Amino acid sequence: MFTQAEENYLKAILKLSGKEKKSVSTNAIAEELQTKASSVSDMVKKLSEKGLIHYIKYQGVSLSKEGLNLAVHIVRKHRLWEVFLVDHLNFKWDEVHDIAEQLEHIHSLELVNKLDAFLNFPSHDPHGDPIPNAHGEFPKSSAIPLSDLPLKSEACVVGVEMDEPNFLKYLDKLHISIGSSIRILDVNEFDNSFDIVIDGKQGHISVDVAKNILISVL
Amino acid sequence: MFTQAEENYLKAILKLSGKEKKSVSTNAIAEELQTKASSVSDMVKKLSEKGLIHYIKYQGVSLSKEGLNLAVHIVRKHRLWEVFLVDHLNFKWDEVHDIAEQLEHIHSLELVNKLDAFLNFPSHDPHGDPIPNAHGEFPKSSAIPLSDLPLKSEACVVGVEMDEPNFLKYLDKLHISIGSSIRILDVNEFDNSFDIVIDGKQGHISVDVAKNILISVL
DNA sequence: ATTTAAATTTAGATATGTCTAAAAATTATT
DNA sequence: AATAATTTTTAGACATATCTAAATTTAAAT
Repeated sequence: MFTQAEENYLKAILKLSGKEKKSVSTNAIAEELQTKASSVSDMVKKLSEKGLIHYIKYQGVSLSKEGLNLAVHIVRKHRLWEVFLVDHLNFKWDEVHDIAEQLEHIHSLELVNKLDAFLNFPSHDPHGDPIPNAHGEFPKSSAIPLSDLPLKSEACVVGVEMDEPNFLKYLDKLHISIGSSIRILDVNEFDNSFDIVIDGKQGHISVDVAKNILISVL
Repeated sequence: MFTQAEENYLKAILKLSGKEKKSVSTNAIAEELQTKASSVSDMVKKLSEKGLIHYIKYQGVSLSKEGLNLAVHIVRKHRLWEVFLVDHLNFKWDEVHDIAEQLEHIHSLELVNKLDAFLNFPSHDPHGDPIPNAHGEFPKSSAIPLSDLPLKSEACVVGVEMDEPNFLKYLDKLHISIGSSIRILDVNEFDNSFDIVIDGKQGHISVDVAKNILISVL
Protein backbone atom coordinates (compact mmCIF):
# COMPACT_ATOMS: atom_id res chain seq x y z
CA MET A 1 0.00 0.00 0.00
CA PHE A 2 1.20 3.49 -0.74
CA THR A 3 0.87 6.79 1.07
CA GLN A 4 -1.03 9.76 -0.30
CA ALA A 5 2.24 11.63 -0.70
CA GLU A 6 3.71 8.82 -2.79
CA GLU A 7 0.56 8.64 -4.91
CA ASN A 8 0.63 12.38 -5.50
CA TYR A 9 4.21 12.21 -6.70
CA LEU A 10 3.39 9.40 -9.12
CA LYS A 11 0.44 11.33 -10.46
CA ALA A 12 2.59 14.44 -10.93
CA ILE A 13 5.27 12.46 -12.76
CA LEU A 14 2.64 10.89 -15.02
CA LYS A 15 1.21 14.29 -15.85
CA LEU A 16 4.59 15.90 -16.51
CA SER A 17 6.02 13.07 -18.58
CA GLY A 18 3.24 13.49 -21.11
CA LYS A 19 2.28 10.91 -23.70
CA GLU A 20 5.84 10.88 -25.05
CA LYS A 21 6.80 9.54 -21.60
CA LYS A 22 9.73 11.93 -21.39
CA SER A 23 11.95 12.09 -18.34
CA VAL A 24 10.86 14.58 -15.66
CA SER A 25 13.10 16.97 -13.73
CA THR A 26 13.17 17.46 -9.98
CA ASN A 27 12.28 21.12 -10.33
CA ALA A 28 9.29 20.39 -12.54
CA ILE A 29 7.90 18.01 -9.93
CA ALA A 30 8.53 20.55 -7.18
CA GLU A 31 6.68 23.19 -9.18
CA GLU A 32 3.76 20.85 -9.93
CA LEU A 33 3.38 19.80 -6.30
CA GLN A 34 4.11 23.24 -4.85
CA THR A 35 6.99 21.95 -2.77
CA LYS A 36 10.80 22.26 -2.67
CA ALA A 37 13.30 20.52 -4.90
CA SER A 38 14.98 19.03 -1.84
CA SER A 39 11.75 17.35 -0.78
CA VAL A 40 11.34 15.95 -4.27
CA SER A 41 14.90 14.64 -4.17
CA ASP A 42 14.13 12.73 -0.98
CA MET A 43 10.84 11.30 -2.21
CA VAL A 44 12.20 10.36 -5.60
CA LYS A 45 14.87 8.29 -3.89
CA LYS A 46 12.19 6.48 -1.92
CA LEU A 47 9.99 5.82 -4.95
CA SER A 48 13.01 4.51 -6.80
CA GLU A 49 13.87 2.11 -3.98
CA LYS A 50 10.28 0.86 -4.10
CA GLY A 51 10.61 0.23 -7.83
CA LEU A 52 7.93 2.72 -8.85
CA ILE A 53 10.21 4.97 -10.90
CA HIS A 54 13.49 4.87 -12.77
CA TYR A 55 15.88 7.38 -11.32
CA ILE A 56 19.47 8.32 -12.07
CA LYS A 57 20.88 11.13 -9.95
CA TYR A 58 20.83 14.48 -11.72
CA GLN A 59 19.12 12.88 -14.73
CA GLY A 60 15.43 13.13 -13.89
CA VAL A 61 12.89 10.37 -13.40
CA SER A 62 10.40 8.29 -15.34
CA LEU A 63 7.70 5.89 -14.21
CA SER A 64 8.41 2.16 -14.06
CA LYS A 65 5.77 -0.24 -15.36
CA GLU A 66 4.40 -0.65 -11.85
CA GLY A 67 4.53 3.08 -11.17
CA LEU A 68 2.70 3.82 -14.42
CA ASN A 69 -0.02 1.31 -13.58
CA LEU A 70 -0.50 2.84 -10.17
CA ALA A 71 -0.50 6.42 -11.47
CA VAL A 72 -3.04 5.59 -14.17
CA HIS A 73 -5.21 3.90 -11.58
CA ILE A 74 -5.19 7.04 -9.44
CA VAL A 75 -6.16 9.13 -12.45
CA ARG A 76 -8.95 6.63 -13.12
CA LYS A 77 -10.26 7.02 -9.59
CA HIS A 78 -10.01 10.81 -9.70
CA ARG A 79 -12.00 11.06 -12.92
CA LEU A 80 -14.64 8.50 -11.98
CA TRP A 81 -15.31 10.35 -8.74
CA GLU A 82 -15.61 13.60 -10.68
CA VAL A 83 -18.29 12.03 -12.85
CA PHE A 84 -20.12 10.89 -9.74
CA LEU A 85 -19.93 14.33 -8.14
CA VAL A 86 -21.22 16.15 -11.21
CA ASP A 87 -23.73 13.64 -12.58
CA HIS A 88 -25.21 12.39 -9.33
CA LEU A 89 -24.53 14.94 -6.61
CA ASN A 90 -25.12 18.03 -8.76
CA PHE A 91 -21.75 19.64 -8.31
CA LYS A 92 -20.61 22.07 -10.99
CA TRP A 93 -17.55 21.19 -13.07
CA ASP A 94 -15.48 23.87 -11.37
CA GLU A 95 -16.21 22.55 -7.87
CA VAL A 96 -15.11 18.94 -8.03
CA HIS A 97 -11.35 19.01 -8.32
CA ASP A 98 -10.41 19.37 -4.66
CA ILE A 99 -12.88 16.75 -3.50
CA ALA A 100 -11.72 14.30 -6.16
CA GLU A 101 -8.14 14.93 -5.03
CA GLN A 102 -9.15 13.43 -1.72
CA LEU A 103 -11.37 10.64 -3.05
CA GLU A 104 -8.69 9.40 -5.46
CA HIS A 105 -6.70 8.11 -2.48
CA ILE A 106 -9.41 5.76 -1.19
CA HIS A 107 -8.01 2.25 -1.41
CA SER A 108 -10.43 -0.39 -2.68
CA LEU A 109 -10.29 -1.96 -6.10
CA GLU A 110 -13.81 -3.26 -5.65
CA LEU A 111 -15.06 0.23 -4.87
CA VAL A 112 -13.55 1.69 -8.04
CA ASN A 113 -14.97 -0.99 -10.26
CA LYS A 114 -18.41 -0.87 -8.68
CA LEU A 115 -18.40 2.90 -8.98
CA ASP A 116 -17.41 2.54 -12.64
CA ALA A 117 -20.33 0.19 -13.24
CA PHE A 118 -22.74 2.45 -11.32
CA LEU A 119 -21.70 5.35 -13.56
CA ASN A 120 -22.12 3.18 -16.64
CA PHE A 121 -18.45 2.98 -17.55
CA PRO A 122 -18.01 6.60 -18.60
CA SER A 123 -15.24 7.33 -21.11
CA HIS A 124 -14.67 10.97 -20.14
CA ASP A 125 -14.92 13.07 -16.99
CA PRO A 126 -16.82 16.37 -16.67
CA HIS A 127 -13.84 18.28 -18.11
CA GLY A 128 -13.63 15.97 -21.12
CA ASP A 129 -10.56 14.14 -19.81
CA PRO A 130 -10.37 10.49 -20.84
CA ILE A 131 -11.01 7.87 -18.13
CA PRO A 132 -8.81 4.77 -18.30
CA ASN A 133 -10.71 1.49 -18.02
CA ALA A 134 -10.06 -1.27 -15.47
CA HIS A 135 -7.10 -2.44 -17.58
CA GLY A 136 -5.55 1.03 -17.58
CA GLU A 137 -6.35 1.68 -21.24
CA PHE A 138 -7.38 5.19 -22.27
CA PRO A 139 -10.13 5.79 -24.83
CA LYS A 140 -8.77 7.02 -28.19
CA SER A 141 -9.20 10.70 -28.88
CA SER A 142 -8.63 13.04 -31.81
CA ALA A 143 -9.01 16.21 -29.74
CA ILE A 144 -6.90 19.26 -30.59
CA PRO A 145 -6.69 22.71 -29.03
CA LEU A 146 -9.22 25.19 -30.39
CA SER A 147 -6.25 27.42 -31.29
CA ASP A 148 -5.25 24.82 -33.92
CA LEU A 149 -8.65 24.71 -35.59
CA PRO A 150 -8.55 26.01 -39.20
CA LEU A 151 -10.64 29.11 -39.92
CA LYS A 152 -14.35 28.52 -40.59
CA SER A 153 -14.21 24.78 -39.78
CA GLU A 154 -17.09 23.48 -37.68
CA ALA A 155 -16.00 21.71 -34.49
CA CYS A 156 -17.36 20.40 -31.20
CA VAL A 157 -15.98 21.23 -27.77
CA VAL A 158 -14.85 17.96 -26.16
CA GLY A 159 -12.78 19.06 -23.18
CA VAL A 160 -10.52 21.51 -21.43
CA GLU A 161 -6.79 21.45 -20.74
CA MET A 162 -7.02 23.18 -17.38
CA ASP A 163 -9.27 22.67 -14.38
CA GLU A 164 -8.69 25.89 -12.47
CA PRO A 165 -12.14 26.93 -11.21
CA ASN A 166 -11.68 30.48 -12.51
CA PHE A 167 -11.06 29.28 -16.03
CA LEU A 168 -14.06 26.94 -15.91
CA LYS A 169 -16.33 29.64 -14.53
CA TYR A 170 -15.17 31.96 -17.30
CA LEU A 171 -16.17 29.35 -19.87
CA ASP A 172 -19.58 29.13 -18.18
CA LYS A 173 -19.93 32.86 -18.58
CA LEU A 174 -19.06 32.56 -22.28
CA HIS A 175 -21.61 29.70 -22.58
CA ILE A 176 -18.86 27.38 -23.73
CA SER A 177 -19.37 23.85 -22.42
CA ILE A 178 -18.63 20.33 -23.53
CA GLY A 179 -20.79 19.59 -26.54
CA SER A 180 -20.97 23.19 -27.74
CA SER A 181 -20.54 23.65 -31.48
CA ILE A 182 -17.76 26.10 -32.25
CA ARG A 183 -16.21 27.84 -35.24
CA ILE A 184 -13.41 30.39 -35.68
CA LEU A 185 -14.46 33.43 -37.71
CA ASP A 186 -11.21 35.32 -37.56
CA VAL A 187 -7.81 35.54 -35.88
CA ASN A 188 -6.75 39.05 -34.84
CA GLU A 189 -3.08 39.43 -35.65
CA PHE A 190 -2.55 42.15 -33.08
CA ASP A 191 -3.03 39.98 -29.98
CA ASN A 192 -3.76 36.59 -31.59
CA SER A 193 -7.24 36.69 -30.14
CA PHE A 194 -10.12 34.86 -31.81
CA ASP A 195 -13.54 35.89 -33.05
CA ILE A 196 -15.68 32.81 -32.68
CA VAL A 197 -19.20 31.48 -32.99
CA ILE A 198 -20.47 29.28 -30.15
CA ASP A 199 -23.77 27.51 -30.71
CA GLY A 200 -24.69 30.18 -33.24
CA LYS A 201 -23.78 33.18 -31.08
CA GLN A 202 -20.75 35.34 -31.76
CA GLY A 203 -18.00 35.81 -29.18
CA HIS A 204 -14.37 36.75 -28.60
CA ILE A 205 -11.61 34.94 -26.67
CA SER A 206 -7.87 35.27 -26.03
CA VAL A 207 -5.25 32.80 -27.31
CA ASP A 208 -4.72 31.56 -23.77
CA VAL A 209 -8.34 30.55 -23.56
CA ALA A 210 -8.34 29.04 -27.06
CA LYS A 211 -5.28 26.94 -26.23
CA ASN A 212 -7.06 25.41 -23.25
CA ILE A 213 -10.24 24.43 -25.06
CA LEU A 214 -10.12 21.03 -26.73
CA ILE A 215 -12.22 20.41 -29.80
CA SER A 216 -12.95 17.68 -32.27
CA VAL A 217 -13.31 18.69 -35.91
CA LEU A 218 -16.62 17.57 -37.40
CA MET B 1 -8.72 21.06 9.78
CA PHE B 2 -7.91 17.86 11.64
CA THR B 3 -5.78 14.83 10.83
CA GLN B 4 -7.22 11.37 10.34
CA ALA B 5 -5.51 10.26 13.51
CA GLU B 6 -7.17 13.03 15.50
CA GLU B 7 -10.55 12.23 13.97
CA ASN B 8 -10.17 8.55 14.81
CA TYR B 9 -9.43 9.38 18.43
CA LEU B 10 -12.51 11.60 18.66
CA LYS B 11 -14.66 8.89 17.15
CA ALA B 12 -13.29 6.33 19.59
CA ILE B 13 -13.95 8.61 22.55
CA LEU B 14 -17.50 9.24 21.35
CA LYS B 15 -18.14 5.53 21.03
CA LEU B 16 -16.63 4.67 24.42
CA SER B 17 -18.30 7.46 26.36
CA GLY B 18 -21.73 6.09 25.44
CA LYS B 19 -24.96 8.03 25.65
CA GLU B 20 -24.33 8.72 29.33
CA LYS B 21 -21.25 10.64 28.14
CA LYS B 22 -19.09 9.05 30.80
CA SER B 23 -15.38 9.77 31.08
CA VAL B 24 -13.12 7.47 29.05
CA SER B 25 -9.85 5.92 30.22
CA THR B 26 -6.56 5.94 28.36
CA ASN B 27 -6.47 2.17 28.28
CA ALA B 28 -9.97 1.92 26.85
CA ILE B 29 -9.01 4.21 23.98
CA ALA B 30 -5.81 2.25 23.38
CA GLU B 31 -7.80 -0.98 23.23
CA GLU B 32 -10.42 0.53 20.87
CA LEU B 33 -7.81 1.91 18.48
CA GLN B 34 -5.44 -1.07 18.79
CA THR B 35 -2.58 1.11 19.92
CA LYS B 36 -0.53 1.69 23.08
CA ALA B 37 -1.53 3.67 26.14
CA SER B 38 1.53 5.88 25.75
CA SER B 39 0.43 6.88 22.26
CA VAL B 40 -3.01 7.71 23.58
CA SER B 41 -1.47 9.81 26.33
CA ASP B 42 0.38 11.88 23.75
CA MET B 43 -2.59 12.35 21.47
CA VAL B 44 -4.98 13.14 24.30
CA LYS B 45 -2.70 15.96 25.38
CA LYS B 46 -2.77 17.35 21.84
CA LEU B 47 -6.55 17.10 21.52
CA SER B 48 -6.91 18.81 24.86
CA GLU B 49 -4.67 21.69 23.78
CA LYS B 50 -6.85 22.05 20.67
CA GLY B 51 -9.95 22.28 22.86
CA LEU B 52 -11.56 19.13 21.47
CA ILE B 53 -11.63 17.22 24.74
CA HIS B 54 -11.60 17.82 28.48
CA TYR B 55 -8.62 16.12 30.04
CA ILE B 56 -7.24 15.96 33.56
CA LYS B 57 -4.12 13.85 33.97
CA TYR B 58 -4.84 10.36 35.27
CA GLN B 59 -8.59 11.14 35.27
CA GLY B 60 -9.68 10.15 31.76
CA VAL B 61 -11.16 12.30 29.01
CA SER B 62 -14.50 13.48 27.70
CA LEU B 63 -15.45 15.33 24.52
CA SER B 64 -15.82 19.11 24.57
CA LYS B 65 -18.75 20.65 22.74
CA GLU B 66 -16.59 21.19 19.67
CA GLY B 67 -15.11 17.70 19.91
CA LEU B 68 -18.57 16.17 20.19
CA ASN B 69 -19.79 18.07 17.13
CA LEU B 70 -16.83 16.91 15.13
CA ALA B 71 -17.08 13.29 16.27
CA VAL B 72 -20.80 13.17 15.47
CA HIS B 73 -20.09 14.63 12.05
CA ILE B 74 -17.58 11.89 11.34
CA VAL B 75 -20.10 9.26 12.38
CA ARG B 76 -22.61 10.94 10.08
CA LYS B 77 -20.22 10.73 7.17
CA HIS B 78 -19.33 7.11 7.90
CA ARG B 79 -22.94 6.01 7.98
CA LEU B 80 -24.05 7.99 4.93
CA TRP B 81 -21.24 6.48 2.89
CA GLU B 82 -22.28 3.01 4.08
CA VAL B 83 -25.79 3.66 2.79
CA PHE B 84 -24.34 4.73 -0.55
CA LEU B 85 -22.13 1.67 -0.79
CA VAL B 86 -24.92 -0.79 -0.01
CA ASP B 87 -27.88 0.88 -1.71
CA HIS B 88 -26.18 2.18 -4.84
CA LEU B 89 -22.97 0.22 -5.38
CA ASN B 90 -24.36 -3.19 -4.36
CA PHE B 91 -21.95 -3.90 -1.57
CA LYS B 92 -23.10 -6.34 1.14
CA TRP B 93 -23.51 -5.04 4.69
CA ASP B 94 -20.45 -6.96 5.87
CA GLU B 95 -18.18 -5.40 3.22
CA VAL B 96 -18.60 -1.68 3.78
CA HIS B 97 -16.96 -0.92 7.11
CA ASP B 98 -13.34 -0.60 6.00
CA ILE B 99 -14.20 1.52 2.97
CA ALA B 100 -16.41 3.82 5.05
CA GLU B 101 -13.54 4.16 7.54
CA GLN B 102 -11.61 5.81 4.73
CA LEU B 103 -14.46 7.82 3.22
CA GLU B 104 -15.43 9.32 6.58
CA HIS B 105 -12.23 11.38 6.51
CA ILE B 106 -13.02 13.21 3.27
CA HIS B 107 -13.32 16.90 4.12
CA SER B 108 -16.19 18.73 2.42
CA LEU B 109 -19.34 19.82 4.13
CA GLU B 110 -21.00 20.35 0.78
CA LEU B 111 -20.19 16.79 -0.25
CA VAL B 112 -21.76 15.32 2.89
CA ASN B 113 -24.93 17.31 2.54
CA LYS B 114 -25.28 16.60 -1.17
CA LEU B 115 -24.67 12.93 -0.52
CA ASP B 116 -27.32 13.04 2.21
CA ALA B 117 -29.81 14.57 -0.24
CA PHE B 118 -28.89 12.08 -2.98
CA LEU B 119 -29.57 9.23 -0.54
CA ASN B 120 -32.88 10.85 0.45
CA PHE B 121 -31.86 11.75 3.99
CA PRO B 122 -31.69 8.21 5.38
CA SER B 123 -32.25 7.83 9.12
CA HIS B 124 -30.33 4.58 9.54
CA ASP B 125 -27.33 2.90 7.94
CA PRO B 126 -27.25 -0.69 6.58
CA HIS B 127 -26.55 -2.03 10.08
CA GLY B 128 -29.50 -0.14 11.56
CA ASP B 129 -27.30 2.48 13.22
CA PRO B 130 -28.91 5.92 13.47
CA ILE B 131 -27.55 8.64 11.17
CA PRO B 132 -27.31 12.12 12.71
CA ASN B 133 -28.77 14.89 10.54
CA ALA B 134 -26.92 18.01 9.39
CA HIS B 135 -27.51 19.56 12.85
CA GLY B 136 -25.96 16.57 14.58
CA GLU B 137 -29.27 15.29 15.93
CA PHE B 138 -29.83 11.53 16.07
CA PRO B 139 -33.20 10.01 15.17
CA LYS B 140 -35.09 8.70 18.23
CA SER B 141 -35.04 4.96 18.72
CA SER B 142 -36.69 2.45 21.02
CA ALA B 143 -34.42 -0.41 20.00
CA ILE B 144 -33.40 -2.99 22.61
CA PRO B 145 -31.18 -6.09 22.39
CA LEU B 146 -33.02 -9.23 21.31
CA SER B 147 -31.80 -10.81 24.55
CA ASP B 148 -34.10 -8.43 26.46
CA LEU B 149 -37.22 -9.31 24.46
CA PRO B 150 -39.91 -10.99 26.61
CA LEU B 151 -40.82 -14.55 25.63
CA LYS B 152 -43.35 -14.90 22.81
CA SER B 153 -43.46 -11.15 22.01
CA GLU B 154 -43.42 -10.28 18.33
CA ALA B 155 -40.60 -7.93 17.34
CA CYS B 156 -38.81 -6.55 14.29
CA VAL B 157 -35.05 -6.59 13.74
CA VAL B 158 -33.89 -2.97 13.42
CA GLY B 159 -30.12 -3.20 13.76
CA VAL B 160 -26.97 -4.84 15.04
CA GLU B 161 -24.57 -3.84 17.79
CA MET B 162 -21.47 -5.11 16.03
CA ASP B 163 -20.17 -4.78 12.50
CA GLU B 164 -17.55 -7.49 12.38
CA PRO B 165 -17.96 -9.12 8.96
CA ASN B 166 -18.01 -12.62 10.46
CA PHE B 167 -20.93 -11.75 12.70
CA LEU B 168 -22.83 -10.17 9.82
CA LYS B 169 -22.19 -13.10 7.52
CA TYR B 170 -23.41 -15.45 10.26
CA LEU B 171 -26.66 -13.47 10.44
CA ASP B 172 -27.00 -13.79 6.66
CA LYS B 173 -26.64 -17.55 7.03
CA LEU B 174 -29.39 -17.52 9.69
CA HIS B 175 -31.53 -15.38 7.34
CA ILE B 176 -31.68 -12.66 9.97
CA SER B 177 -31.65 -9.22 8.41
CA ILE B 178 -33.00 -5.78 9.16
CA GLY B 179 -36.77 -5.93 8.84
CA SER B 180 -37.04 -9.61 9.78
CA SER B 181 -39.87 -10.44 12.19
CA ILE B 182 -38.58 -12.28 15.23
CA ARG B 183 -39.93 -13.98 18.35
CA ILE B 184 -38.34 -15.87 21.24
CA LEU B 185 -39.89 -19.30 21.81
CA ASP B 186 -37.70 -20.37 24.70
CA VAL B 187 -34.58 -19.60 26.70
CA ASN B 188 -32.40 -22.60 27.47
CA GLU B 189 -31.18 -22.23 31.06
CA PHE B 190 -28.15 -24.44 30.47
CA ASP B 191 -26.27 -22.04 28.17
CA ASN B 192 -28.75 -19.15 27.96
CA SER B 193 -29.24 -19.85 24.28
CA PHE B 194 -32.47 -18.94 22.53
CA ASP B 195 -34.96 -20.88 20.45
CA ILE B 196 -36.37 -18.33 18.06
CA VAL B 197 -38.69 -17.88 15.09
CA ILE B 198 -37.42 -15.67 12.24
CA ASP B 199 -39.92 -14.81 9.53
CA GLY B 200 -41.90 -17.91 10.44
CA LYS B 201 -38.97 -20.35 10.43
CA GLN B 202 -37.53 -21.81 13.63
CA GLY B 203 -33.90 -21.30 14.64
CA HIS B 204 -31.41 -21.32 17.50
CA ILE B 205 -28.86 -18.70 18.55
CA SER B 206 -26.41 -18.08 21.40
CA VAL B 207 -26.75 -15.28 23.98
CA ASP B 208 -23.81 -13.50 22.40
CA VAL B 209 -25.64 -13.32 19.11
CA ALA B 210 -28.93 -12.31 20.78
CA LYS B 211 -27.21 -9.48 22.64
CA ASN B 212 -25.91 -8.04 19.37
CA ILE B 213 -29.22 -8.03 17.53
CA LEU B 214 -31.34 -4.94 18.10
CA ILE B 215 -35.11 -5.21 17.86
CA SER B 216 -38.15 -3.04 18.21
CA VAL B 217 -41.16 -4.57 19.94
CA LEU B 218 -44.30 -4.41 17.81
C1' DA C 1 -1.70 2.75 56.66
C1' DT C 2 1.56 0.34 54.02
C1' DT C 3 2.39 -2.39 50.42
C1' DT C 4 1.21 -4.24 45.99
C1' DA C 5 -0.87 -3.98 41.63
C1' DA C 6 -2.66 -1.53 37.83
C1' DA C 7 -3.13 2.44 35.06
C1' DT C 8 -1.08 6.46 33.23
C1' DT C 9 2.44 9.50 31.93
C1' DT C 10 7.18 10.82 30.55
C1' DA C 11 11.57 10.18 28.24
C1' DG C 12 13.83 8.83 24.45
C1' DA C 13 13.77 6.44 19.84
C1' DT C 14 11.96 5.63 15.06
C1' DA C 15 9.61 6.54 10.49
C1' DT C 16 7.45 9.83 7.26
C1' DG C 17 7.51 13.95 4.89
C1' DT C 18 8.74 18.38 4.92
C1' DC C 19 12.04 22.51 5.22
C1' DT C 20 16.55 25.67 4.94
C1' DA C 21 21.17 26.16 3.90
C1' DA C 22 25.23 24.37 2.01
C1' DA C 23 27.65 21.31 -1.20
C1' DA C 24 28.05 19.02 -5.58
C1' DA C 25 26.96 18.25 -10.36
C1' DT C 26 25.28 19.82 -14.68
C1' DT C 27 24.42 23.27 -18.16
C1' DA C 28 25.20 27.73 -20.19
C1' DT C 29 28.22 31.67 -21.22
C1' DT C 30 31.95 34.10 -22.48
C1' DA D 1 38.18 25.55 -21.71
C1' DA D 2 37.37 28.11 -17.74
C1' DT D 3 33.94 30.53 -15.27
C1' DA D 4 29.24 31.61 -14.08
C1' DA D 5 24.54 30.28 -13.44
C1' DT D 6 21.36 26.82 -12.66
C1' DT D 7 19.82 22.49 -11.08
C1' DT D 8 20.06 18.86 -7.99
C1' DT D 9 21.49 16.57 -3.95
C1' DT D 10 23.00 16.19 0.86
C1' DA D 11 23.13 17.47 5.70
C1' DG D 12 20.77 18.73 9.51
C1' DA D 13 16.37 20.30 11.67
C1' DC D 14 11.41 20.05 12.63
C1' DA D 15 6.48 18.22 13.16
C1' DT D 16 3.42 14.18 13.42
C1' DA D 17 2.37 9.90 15.19
C1' DT D 18 3.94 5.98 16.81
C1' DC D 19 6.72 2.72 19.93
C1' DT D 20 9.47 0.65 24.26
C1' DA D 21 11.00 1.14 28.71
C1' DA D 22 11.13 3.59 32.86
C1' DA D 23 8.98 6.62 36.18
C1' DT D 24 4.95 8.26 38.39
C1' DT D 25 0.28 8.35 40.09
C1' DT D 26 -3.89 6.16 41.46
C1' DA D 27 -6.49 2.22 43.10
C1' DA D 28 -6.70 -2.20 45.47
C1' DA D 29 -5.38 -5.41 49.05
C1' DT D 30 -3.63 -6.84 53.05
